Amino acid sequence: MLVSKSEFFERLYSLDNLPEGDAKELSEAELFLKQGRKVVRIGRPIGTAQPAFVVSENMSNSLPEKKGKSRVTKTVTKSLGKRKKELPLQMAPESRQVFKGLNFSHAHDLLDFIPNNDISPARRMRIRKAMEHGAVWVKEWTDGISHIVADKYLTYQDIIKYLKIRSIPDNVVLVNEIYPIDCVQHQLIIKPSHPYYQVDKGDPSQTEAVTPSATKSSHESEDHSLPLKPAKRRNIGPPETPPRNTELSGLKLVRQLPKAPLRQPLFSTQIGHEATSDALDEAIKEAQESKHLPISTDEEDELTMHPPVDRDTDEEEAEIPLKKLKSGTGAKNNTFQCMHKHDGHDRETNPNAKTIATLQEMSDYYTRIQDQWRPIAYRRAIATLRKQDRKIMTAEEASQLPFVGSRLAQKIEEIVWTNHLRRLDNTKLDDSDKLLEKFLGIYGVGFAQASKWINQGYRTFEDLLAHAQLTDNQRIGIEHYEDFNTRIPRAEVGEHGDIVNSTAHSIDPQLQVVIMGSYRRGAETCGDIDFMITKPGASVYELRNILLDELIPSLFAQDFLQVGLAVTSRMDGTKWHGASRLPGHEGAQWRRVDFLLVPTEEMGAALIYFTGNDIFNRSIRLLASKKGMRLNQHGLWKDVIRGRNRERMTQGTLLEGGSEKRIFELLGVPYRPPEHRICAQTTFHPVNEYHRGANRATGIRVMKSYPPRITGVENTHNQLKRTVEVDFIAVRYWFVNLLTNEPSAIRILVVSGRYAKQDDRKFYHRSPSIMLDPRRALLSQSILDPSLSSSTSSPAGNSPRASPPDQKNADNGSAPGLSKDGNEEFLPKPLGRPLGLPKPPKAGQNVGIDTRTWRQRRDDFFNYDKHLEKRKLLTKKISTPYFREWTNMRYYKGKTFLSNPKLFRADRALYFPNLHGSTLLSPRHGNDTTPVLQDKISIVSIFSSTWAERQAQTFVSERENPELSAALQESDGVVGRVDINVEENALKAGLIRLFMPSIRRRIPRDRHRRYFVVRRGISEEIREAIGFLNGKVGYVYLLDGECKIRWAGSGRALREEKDSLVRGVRRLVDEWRRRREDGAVVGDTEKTVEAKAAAPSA
DNA sequence: TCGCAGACGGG
DNA sequence: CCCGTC
DNA sequence: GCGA
Ligand SMILES: O=c1ccn([C@H]2C[C@H](O)[C@@H](COP(=O)(O)OP(=O)(O)OP(=O)(O)O)O2)c(=O)[nH]1
Ligand SMILES: [Mg+2]
Repeated sequence: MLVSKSEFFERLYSLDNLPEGDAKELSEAELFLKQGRKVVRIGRPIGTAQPAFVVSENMSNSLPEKKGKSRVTKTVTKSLGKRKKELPLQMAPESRQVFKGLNFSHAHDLLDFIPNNDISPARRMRIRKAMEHGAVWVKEWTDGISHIVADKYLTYQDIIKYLKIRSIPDNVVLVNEIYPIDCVQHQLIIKPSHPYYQVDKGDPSQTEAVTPSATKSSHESEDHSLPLKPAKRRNIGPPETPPRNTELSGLKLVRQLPKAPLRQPLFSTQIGHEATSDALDEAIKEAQESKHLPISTDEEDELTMHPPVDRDTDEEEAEIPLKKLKSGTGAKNNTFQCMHKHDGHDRETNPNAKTIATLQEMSDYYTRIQDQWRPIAYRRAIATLRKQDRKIMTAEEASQLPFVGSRLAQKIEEIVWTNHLRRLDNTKLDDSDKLLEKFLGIYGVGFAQASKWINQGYRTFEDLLAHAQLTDNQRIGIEHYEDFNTRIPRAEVGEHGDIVNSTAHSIDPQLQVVIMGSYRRGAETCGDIDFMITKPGASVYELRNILLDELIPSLFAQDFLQVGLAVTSRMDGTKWHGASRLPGHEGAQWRRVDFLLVPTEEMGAALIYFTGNDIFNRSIRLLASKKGMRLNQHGLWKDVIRGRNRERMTQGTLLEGGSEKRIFELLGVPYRPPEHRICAQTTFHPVNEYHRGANRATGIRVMKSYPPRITGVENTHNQLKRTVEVDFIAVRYWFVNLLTNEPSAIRILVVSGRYAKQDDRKFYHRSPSIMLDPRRALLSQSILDPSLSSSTSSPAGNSPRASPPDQKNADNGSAPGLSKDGNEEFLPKPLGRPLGLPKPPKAGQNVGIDTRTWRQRRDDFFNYDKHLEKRKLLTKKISTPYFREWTNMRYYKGKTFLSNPKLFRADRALYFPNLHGSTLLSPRHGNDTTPVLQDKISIVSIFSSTWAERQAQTFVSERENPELSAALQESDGVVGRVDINVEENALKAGLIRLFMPSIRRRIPRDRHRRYFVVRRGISEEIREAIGFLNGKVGYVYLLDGECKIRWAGSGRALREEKDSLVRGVRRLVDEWRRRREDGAVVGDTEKTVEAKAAAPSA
C-alpha cells in the first residue's frame, strides 16, 4: 500500500520522536506489486526533501544491502547497526511468500511494511519474517528497478541527485506518488504516461521554488483498540436518576452500621447522614482554600491559576469557554467532567436537545461498529453541549466549544439547519443487530462472543444453551437473563443491604458494610448491588478470610446468595461477584451483587472508585494522570513515571488512600457528593456485521483470511476503512470486477502499527483511500493501460460467482459477486440523498471577493501550481466522504447522477446557495441569485460551457421537454427558469463578456433578468454540496420557494428524468397553491425565509 | 502522532 | 493473552 | 473525533 505523503510524514515524525534506545526501521516499504513488480519506498529525513519511492523488479531471495549512507535519522542508523548482527534471513518457500499471487494469478498482493518500533525479539522476529516472505528494502539505486515513484514535489533533478545517478534509464518508469495509489484503487496497472502521473521534469531552478510541504496534514489518524461492552444492561425500568429533592437518602449507610470505631471523622462527613449540603459547601470551601494542584493541565497555569471556583453552587456555567482561552495561557481548563456537578438531571428544556440526541445516535453508531475512540469524543462533545444554555446554531459557534472540533461543528450545524444528519442515513439497525444486542445483554458475553455466536448461526437462547460452548457464567447469564437485565428498586437494594449487614455484624461487629455504586449516588433503581466491606485496621488478607470463610458461606446458607460468578482467589484478590435474592419469596428475582474488600487505608480511594459513576472515575483518573499522578481503587499515587505510549513505568509513591475528601483536595477537584457524580453516560445499539454497509453500498465483499482480527470497519459511502490488528498474517479483501464478474483480491500484510492502550497489541489503520468501489476502475477507462488491464484471468476456472477457493470457514462471509450481468453498461445511481447546503441562502453571500493580501497573492501565485494544487489532489482523495462519493461518479458520459425520481421531502431537502454575478438584463451590476429564486418555484440550470448548457437544455428547453413547457404555462408564472452560466476562469470570463451580446440575442428577452453570469464565489464546498463538479456537465435543479433543492439532474436528460422533473414541478405547484389558499404564505419573501431559518424545526 | 482510566477475574 | 466486567 |  502506498499512502499519502502526509501520512508518510506522520510516520516519519513518529520515528523522529522516538527515544534514542528505540530502534526503528526507517525504510518502510509500502507497496503493492503485480506481476512480479515490487515497490519499495525510500525514506528520507524530515525537512530535507520529500520521500522518493523506488519500485524494483527484484524479487530476489537475498536481502538487499541494509547499510548505506542514507540520509536517515540517527535513530535509524543506530537500529540498522544493531540489525546487522542478525543472521541472514531464510526466505520462505515461494508458495508461502505472501506477495506472490499464489492461487490467484490476477490477485494483487500488497505489502505494507510499517516501521517497527519495538526492539523486542519477538517483534523483530516478525519483521524478519516479513522479509523472508518477500519484502525487499531498497535504499540505494540498484539494478533491476523498474519503477521510481517520486513525490510530485520532487523534480527529475532532485531524484537523480538523491539516487546519485546521472539519469534515469529509459526502461525505468518514473511516476508520481499518485500512481501506485490509483493502481491499487483500480486494481490495474495504469498507463504511466498519463499526464496525471508525470513527475516534473522541469529545470532545476523550479525546484528552488518548491518548498517541502508541511508535515502536518489533515489526514485523520484512526485507531482502534479493544472493544468495550458499554452500558451492558438494558435498563429495564427507569434510568438512574436520584429523586429531585432528595434528602440525600443515597448517602445513608446500610442500616445498623456501627460508626463508633472510626478514628477519623471521615466516615461521618462523607458517607454518613451528615453529608448534607452544608457539609458540601464546607467541603467545597475547604477545597477552595486549601492548597491544591491546579486544575489546568497547562504548564503555565500552574503558576497563575486562581483557586478554582465551584461554579456549581450558583449554576453559573453558562459562559462558553473559548477554545483560544483554553489552549492559551492563563486560562482555566475545566474540561474534566469531574470538575462539575452532575446530578443526572438534564435541564428542563435543553436548547440543544435535538443536536444532542442526533450526536448521540452517531456515537451509538460508532460504538456498535466498535470504534473505541470516537464515542469518547462524542461523549465529551455532548457533555459540553449539555452545559450550554442557548442553542448552538452555527459551526463557527460550535467549534469554539471544548471537545467540538471542525467535524463535529459541521455536523452540529447540519443538524440545526436541516433537523437531520445525513451521515446517519446509512447506519440503520437490522435484525442481526437486534440479535447482537440481545446476546450482548448476557452477563459474561461481549462483542467477541456474541458476534461469534451469531456468525455460527445461533439465534436464540435455546440454541445457545443446547449447542454453544458456554462458560459457567454465560450459562447463568442466559438462565437469568431477564433478572440480570432488570434494574432493582432502591428499596429492595436496601433490603439486600440489611441482610448482608446483619450477617456481617453477627460474624464480626467490627465489620462494616456500605452499599456503593448507583445506590450511594442516590439512584432510584440500581443495576446491581455493590457492597464495600471493611473493618477498621484489617488487612485485605484478613477481610478475605472473613469473606470467604464466613460471610459468603453464611449468606449462601440463608439462601441469600445463589451463585458466585467471579470469586476472589489470589492472595491479593479483593472482589467477589455473584448473585443474590431475597430469601423467603420463592419467585424472587436474582440480583447481581458485588463485594469489594477494602482495607482501612484504602477507604477513600475505594469510596471514589466504587461510588463512580464510571465516567466520573475516568474523568478524575485522567485528571490525576495529567498531573503526573495515578488514581485507582487503592489510592492516589504521585510521581508516576510514564513511558512511551503513556505506559506506566513506575507505580509511583502513595500520596493518599484513606480519605476521599483529601484525594479530591490533592487533585484540586472540589468535593462532589456522590449524587453529584452522575456524569453523562452513553447509550448504544450494537450491530453484528461491521462491514455490512459496505456490501450494500459498494458491492465490495470483505472476507477475512484467517486470522485477520478485524476490530472495526467503517463504511463511508463507498469506501472501507478498516482497522486491522497488526499481525503477520495478511488480510485479504475480495473485489468483483463488474465488467468480468471476476473476483479478485488484495492481500495486505501488516507487520506493525500503533500500540493500542494497555496491552501491546498493535493496530494498524488502513488508509481509507485504498479501498474504492471497484466500479471506479470502469469509470476511468481513459487512463487505463489496455495492454495490461486485460491480462487478468479468472482464478482456477471458477465460475464468476463461485466462492474463492480458499474460503473454508463458515463465518468468512459470502463470495464476491454483485452484478447480475457483468457486461451491463454502467449507469450512475439515482441521487440517494438531497443535494445542497445546510443553511438557507442570503443575498450577499459568496460574492467571491479576494481577501488575500498582496503578499499572499504573490506567494500563492508562485506556489499555486506546485504547492496547493498538488496538495489538493492528494488530500482530496482522502477528504470528506461526500467528496469521495462524488469523485467516484465523475465519469460516465458526463452524467454524474440520475435524477431523483421523487422529490426530496421539504424537511430533508437542502438549500441552493446564493451566487453572485451579473444578469443579461443588467450586465454591469452585481446581482444575487437568491432574490430571484425566493418565493417562487425555480428550475435552475447551471453550467460552465456551451456544451454543458446544451446538456441542461435537454431537461428544460421547449423542444426537448415540451411537457415541462406546458407545465410552466399552466403554473401562471409561479415557476420560473433561471440560468446560471459559471465561468471562473478569468480569461474565459472575459470571453463571455465578449459574447454577451450574442447570448442576449439567443436568449429570449423575458429570461434576461434570470440569466446570470457568475465569475467567482463558487467554492469547492459549494460545488461539492450541490454536486456541481464537472464543468463539462450541465446541471439542473428544481428549487422550491425556500431555495431548497427538491430535485436535481445532470448531463443529458433521460426520458424518465424529464418525466420526473415535470412531475416534480407539478407537485411543487400544487403544494404552492395549497399553501396559498391556506394563506400560509404571505408576501415578503425574505422574511419568510428568515423566519424558517430561525426555527428550522418548526 | 498519540492518548482517550485503571484495575481484577475467568479461561 | 484475550475477553468480560467493575 | 478531539486536544495537545
Ligand atoms: O467501567 C467501570 C465500571 C464501574 N466502575 C465503578 C464505578 C461504579 O459506580 C462502580 C460500580 O459499578 P456498577 O457497574 O455497579 O455501576 P453503578 O454505578 O453501580 O451503576 P448500576 O446502577 O448500573 O449498578 O464501579 C468503574 O470504575 N469503571
Ligand atoms: Mg452498581
